[in-house]
Amino acid sequence: MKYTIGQVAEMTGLPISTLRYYDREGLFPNMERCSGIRKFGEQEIEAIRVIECLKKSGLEIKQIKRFMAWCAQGAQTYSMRKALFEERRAIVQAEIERMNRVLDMLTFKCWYYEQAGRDGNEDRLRRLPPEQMPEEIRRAYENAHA
Amino acid sequence: MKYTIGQVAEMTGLPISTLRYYDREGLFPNMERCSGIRKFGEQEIEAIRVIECLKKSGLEIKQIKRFMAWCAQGAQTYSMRKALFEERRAIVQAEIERMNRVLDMLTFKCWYYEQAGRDGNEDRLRRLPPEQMPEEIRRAYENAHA
DNA sequence: GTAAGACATGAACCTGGCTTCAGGTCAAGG
DNA sequence: CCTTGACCTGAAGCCAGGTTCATGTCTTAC
Repeated sequence: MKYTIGQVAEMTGLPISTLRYYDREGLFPNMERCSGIRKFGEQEIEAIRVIECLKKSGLEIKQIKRFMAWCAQGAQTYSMRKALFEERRAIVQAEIERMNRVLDMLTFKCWYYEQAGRDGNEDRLRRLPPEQMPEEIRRAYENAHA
Repeated sequence: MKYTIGQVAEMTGLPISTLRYYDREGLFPNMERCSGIRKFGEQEIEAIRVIECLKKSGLEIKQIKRFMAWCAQGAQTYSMRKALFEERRAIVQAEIERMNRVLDMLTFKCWYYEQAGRDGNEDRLRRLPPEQMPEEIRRAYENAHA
């Protein structure tokens, strides 16, 4: 089953301009064309999923292009592709940990301003040592400031 | 305790140019100066932590500036600050969920290329229905493609 | 046959978040 | 004194990742 760029934009939610940009950057090295018109196949649809995934892992377009070139080269690049995914997995794991610390900071701040609004000022809060904060908030505070 | 820009750069790991840029953008509305030289106090150090946190939550510098202006305005802005942190918390929570799906995709791909390398080709893998994948991998695969 | 709508292209433009540059002030040390 | 090093400024530059623009081609519908 082959799709036009408009259909793919519809399916994926990506703007047409972005899909063309990706193509320009070499992210679909095997894409067919029919008298100039791009024909997206299953391979390209899966490529889009992988692009989204690698982008969120922090990889740049140029390096995603390199990966797509590996895919086009066949079996001799399996180990490089595997190594790339392993690297990205470690990076994403670390990023999730950082995001959890951000979340704890935000949780703490939500509580803080809740209290400040109640008190009408920050005097009590400024003098409050972590030991006297509610259990859950102290945990968040300490994790966020670690 | 007051610090110079160089000390703060040292302490936080941020380049001096970035700290000056933040100042230029109005992120330290109350910072003191001593004959032109910036004097970073506890307030600014905490502001830097908050900036990092809000940036990772996806907030733009302009909006962080607006938040810092609220802080400078005192007690009447507590509820706006609280609302901002609540909004960012929800966004970060959603982002962590997305990152977990990215992680599952990466885990699946690691397994996939491990197998492909072993087999020497992708023939078996391409025909493999999710039900026959190892439990953990199937979970990752299904979560990633949901 | 002609107008609309989806597709195509290359080049220029935009945005956010820094970074670099050219040039200047000031305090301390040799 | 004069050099070094840390600070200052405004303006310009840079990069990634798209987006927009001016034009043009093809198909289909009236």
